[in-house]
This record gives sequence, structure tokens and C-alpha cells, in this order.
Amino acid sequence: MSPSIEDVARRAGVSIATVSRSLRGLPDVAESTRDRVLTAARELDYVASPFAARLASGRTSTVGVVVPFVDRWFFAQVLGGLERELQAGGFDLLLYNLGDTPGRERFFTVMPARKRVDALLVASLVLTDMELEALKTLNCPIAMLGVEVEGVLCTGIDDRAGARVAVEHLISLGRRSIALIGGDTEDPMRFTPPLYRRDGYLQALSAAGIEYDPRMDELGYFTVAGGEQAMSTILQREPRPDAVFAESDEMAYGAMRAIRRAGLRVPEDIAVIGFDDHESAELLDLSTIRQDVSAQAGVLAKRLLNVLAGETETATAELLPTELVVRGSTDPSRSSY
Amino acid sequence: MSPSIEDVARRAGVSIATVSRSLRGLPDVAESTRDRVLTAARELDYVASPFAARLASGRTSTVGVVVPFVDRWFFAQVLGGLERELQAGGFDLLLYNLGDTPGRERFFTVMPARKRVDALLVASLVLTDMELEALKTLNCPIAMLGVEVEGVLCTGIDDRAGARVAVEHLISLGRRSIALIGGDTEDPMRFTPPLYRRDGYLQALSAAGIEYDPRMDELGYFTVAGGEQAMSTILQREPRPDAVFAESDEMAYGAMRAIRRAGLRVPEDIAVIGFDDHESAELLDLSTIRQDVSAQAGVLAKRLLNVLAGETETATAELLPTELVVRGSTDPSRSSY
DNA sequence: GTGAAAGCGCTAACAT
DNA sequence: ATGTTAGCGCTTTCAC
Repeated sequence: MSPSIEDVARRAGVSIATVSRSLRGLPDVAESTRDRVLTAARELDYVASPFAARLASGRTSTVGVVVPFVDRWFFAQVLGGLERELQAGGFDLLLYNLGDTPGRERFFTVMPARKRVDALLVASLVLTDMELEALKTLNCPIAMLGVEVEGVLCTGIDDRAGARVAVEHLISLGRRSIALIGGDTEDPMRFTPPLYRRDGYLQALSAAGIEYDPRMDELGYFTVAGGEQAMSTILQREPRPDAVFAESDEMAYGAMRAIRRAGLRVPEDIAVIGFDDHESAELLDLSTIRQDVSAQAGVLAKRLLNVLAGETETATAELLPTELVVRGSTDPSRSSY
Repeated sequence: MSPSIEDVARRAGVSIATVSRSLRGLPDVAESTRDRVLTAARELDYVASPFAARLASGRTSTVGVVVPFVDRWFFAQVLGGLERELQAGGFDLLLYNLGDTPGRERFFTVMPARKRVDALLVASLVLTDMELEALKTLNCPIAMLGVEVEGVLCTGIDDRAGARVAVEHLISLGRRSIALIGGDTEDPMRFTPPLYRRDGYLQALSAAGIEYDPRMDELGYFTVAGGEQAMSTILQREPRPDAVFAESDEMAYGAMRAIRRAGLRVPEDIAVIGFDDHESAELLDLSTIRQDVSAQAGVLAKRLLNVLAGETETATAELLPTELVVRGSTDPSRSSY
């Protein structure tokens, strides 16, 4: 067996309480005593049993992280940012990947995180009232990435402003006939980006005195294939747009493909801009709105740890900046080919 | 406070030992007794405290997962596959993301997984002897994805065979002058794919009676930029290849870019094939060797759980199949444009 | 088939 | 500043 706190106590010639205090850096321990304990612990290669500590203290030093899909770019970024902060704060990261709708239901009914976490971090999931209720029974702080909910810690970006900047960029290039490829605003999942990004698009148009044209507005469902489909549909109609704002890079990829298949050129005939600055955006020479997902996750984790440390948070939502990245899909002089 | 095992025992009119046995599905409990206990537990909405159970039993029901970078496609896939199996097996997944070299060192010296996991799963990391030694002090089963080590569970693919198939495909198209863009076989990290994939390339050439030409062989460092650089270098030399095998899709993207920038056409002038079937490979119309990373991870997790369940594994390494995916970068008739 | 009781290895309240 | 002690909520051995 590995050494227990008693072994350390014996070796250091103190009680187990003193060992506990010394090792956890609590006050009211004489410097010399602490040194003796630390030395003894090192010599024995002692590590406290986290489970015994958790049982005794009631704290788990663990944060549960809930993501809809780990294997998507966005959520992988999230996980990276979270892991860094949590590790640094001495917290374990327990991963819950919902995967699909049955998986999602299972999570919210079985509640596998019960009695295992000090806090829960939910990434970009818009929860139903029932789901939110379920989480609240965990009786622990909840933080959400990118989704504002009353009484819940939130970090994200200003999707509306980002979309506005994207469309303003197109307008500044002299484009006036700007299509929109977006997500379903009526989707029962109620992802927020489609709502806000569309809003920014409309704001930018109206600020430039351009009238919104429903013939230029198609659903791309946040996938490459959807974006391609949407663009094809738009291209079959009159008038032809001279630019497209896609609410995600994936949809923008699809749109570019549809445009080229139609024998048109990007950006000469139609300029394309996306949103996210996905890894492959540079590769495909796509102009876009960059957001630092990992940073958002990091900030959120840090705030959550502060709350766990007892600090009272004032703000509930914190927004990080986005940045326009101009590439060849809107500006031919920047083209990498 | 949430109900404890005593509350359940009281309500069911049995002892806590019986509650424990009933809830865990152990034998030697009368059917009627078990029913009473299950009912009581349900009525109280009881869930056992995992930490108390772990402290008492010494088992953690947790598997530690070590990845070099969560935010890369490959490892995100791995995580998805692992989470599914572990969750299904009732195990918690504790995530350790190394991130960089200091992070790696920290992990292997601090050993944050100590006393927290029943087993460790390491994804595609070739460990130094010291690192392996460190892991062994955890005294628990170890499984590695894609890396064969004596006495360690392993699942992966046959990189050599995959590479051979890729190059054979190029040869079957009538190409004879086939360049290689790969990883550094001398890299101190000693990733295995560069070694094996290069080997497969050489085997295929030699089987076809084609002589290896070092002027056609450049390092691409498994990045897009590296692939582009390597291809440019090769294109500056004589003779010009009529095909390229890149050891990863990313490097293939870079190669395609370099080829087009040089005013040449893919695949007419130079056919390009990659490896992995990265998400964006289809988008970029890249022929490649598909591997199902998530399945590899799933299989490995399952095998690990079997070992934890006491079954003795016979085989140490298990290889999953790869598949040639032909797209427009080698076959113009399949081009999506 | 069921129960009593001794831990598991810590933390925290209280005493000194 | 340090020690004593009573839990934390289970599992497991050993009786019965």
C-alpha cells in the first residue's frame, strides 16, 4: 500500500491534523513544522487520497464539463481552454459528451454528474426549461459558454456585432446585394448564434440603407452541404447577389463550392465571408470573423473557479472581442493563389 | 443533505449491507428484498456517493485519458470514441491534456492521475523510457492508441499497409514518378506514423519496380505550411513528379496549394493523395486513406474495460482496417468541381 | 439471505 | 501552534 497520512505524521513526529494543515498550506503552522512535514511527505512520496479528502470535506475539486459533441472543432477548442484553467486551479475535469439526442436525454435524466462535481460547465447548449431544472437539482454553480441564462455565469462573444462587421466589410467593398446563409432561427434547440448573427446582418444592411431581400436569404443548417444547397438555391433566382455572408465558415465553404460550380468566381463575381475562423478558413482563403473559443472557455473557467473560491461575481455575462480577418474570398489582392 | 444509504436501509427495513448489495446487483439477495430496496432508493431519489464507495472499495471507476492536444482533429475523435465506451461501462473519464512540452513534463513528474484512476489510456504518444517508468508507478493497466509497447494494451491501424495502398493507387493511375512528403523519422518524439508510412511508400515503389529518388522526398512536418514548403522545394527540382503521397491530409493540402501556385493542375499534372480522411478532405476533394479514429478509440476502451473486469487479454496489439477513398485529387472524373 | 461492525484515509471542530 | 476525535458514506468480512 502507498503511505497514508499517518505514516507521514509518524515520520515528521506530529499529528495527522498538522500534516493535513501543512500539506494544504493552511495557516497556523510553524514554519519549521511545515518543513518537517513537507520533507517527510517527499521522502515517503506521499500523495493524499483525493477520495478520502472529498468524502471528509464534501468538496470534490472536480468540474463537470458538458459538450454536445467533442469531435467538432468548436468544442475541442472549448475543452482545450477549460482543461488548461481547471488543471491550473487544481480541479479535475470530468467529461460528459452528449453525442446525440438519446445521449442528451440520458444525461439529463440519469444525471451522472450527481455527487461528483463542485460545478458544471455547459458548452453552447441552449437548454430546455426542464433540462435547466434538472441541472439546478445538482445544487452547484453552473456556467454556460455562449448562452445567457438568468442566474448562470456566462462568457461568449457578441455575435451581433461580429455579424455586423462582416456585412459592413462586404459593403465597404462596394457590394450592395448581399445574401445571407444562416441557421434555423425556429429550431427547437434554439442555438443563439443564428438569431444574433442574422440580427447583425439586418442591422448592417439597414445602416447602409440597403433593403432586406428575402430571395437572398436561405437556410444552410450550419453544415457544408447545407451551405452549398442554400447557395445553389439563391443562384437560381434573380437577381444574383454580389456577396454572401454565411453565419459559419462551414456554410461559407459550401457556398464557395456552389459558386464555383456555377462557373462564377470568388470574389470577383461573388464575395464570401464566414464566421468563426475555423482552422481551415485560412487554407480555403476564406475571409471571416475570428473568435478565440479557447480564450472564452478559459475566461469562463477562471470565473467559475473564482465563484467556487467564494468570490461573489458581479457580472453574469462577459463578452470577448471578435476580429475581422480579410482573405482572398472577399479581397482578390489577398488571395493566396 | 441528500439521502444516505442509511435512509434507504431504514425505509426498506433492512441493513445498509443489504442495501449496498442490492443496489450493486450482487448475488445472495432475495428477489423480494432487492425490490423493496430498489423501491426505497427510487422513492428517496438516492444515488450512492461515488467517493465514499471509492474510499471503501479502493476502486475508482475512473479512467484517465492522456492526450497531447485536445484541440486537434485526431484527438478530438479519440476522445469521442473513448467517452462513449467509458460512459457505457460506468466509468468516469478524467481528461489530461498535455498541451506542450512543459505541460508534458509536468504531467510525468507531478503525476496528477495518482490515486485517481483505475487505468490510464494514452493517445498516440510515443513515451520515453522515463515516462513509461513513471506511468508504471501508477500500478494500473495502461492502454495506448496507435503505439505498440511491450506489456501495454494497444489498438491502432496498419500504417504501413495504408501507405502502400495509397501509393499503389497512384501507380495504378499510371504515375511512376511519385514524391513523398512526410514527417521527420528522426524526431525525438518518435511518432510512429512517419516511420511506418514511409516504409509503406518504399515497399509499394519497390514492388512496382520503381526506384526511390531522394530528390522526391521532403519533410512536411505534418502541417499544411510544411507540406506546401516541401512541395515547392520538390517542384524546383528536376524531374518533376507526376504524383505525391503525403503522409497526412494536412500536408496534402499544402502540397495542392503549392502545385496550383506553380500553375500546375491537380490531378492532371500531379496527382495528390493524403492520409487520414480528415473532415475537410472531402471538401478539398482530396483522395486519401481513411481511418476510423473514433472506432479505434472505442475498441481500445472496450478492451481496457475488459481487463479491468478481470478478463485476461491475449493479444496485446489489435489493428483496425483502413480504406482507400478516391476523390478528384487523383481521379479527375471524380472531381466535385 | 441478512446484519453487525470494522475500516477506507482523510477533514474539521474543538480542546489545549 | 498543535493534538484529539468524531465523522464523511460507503464496502467488506465475518457471524448468524
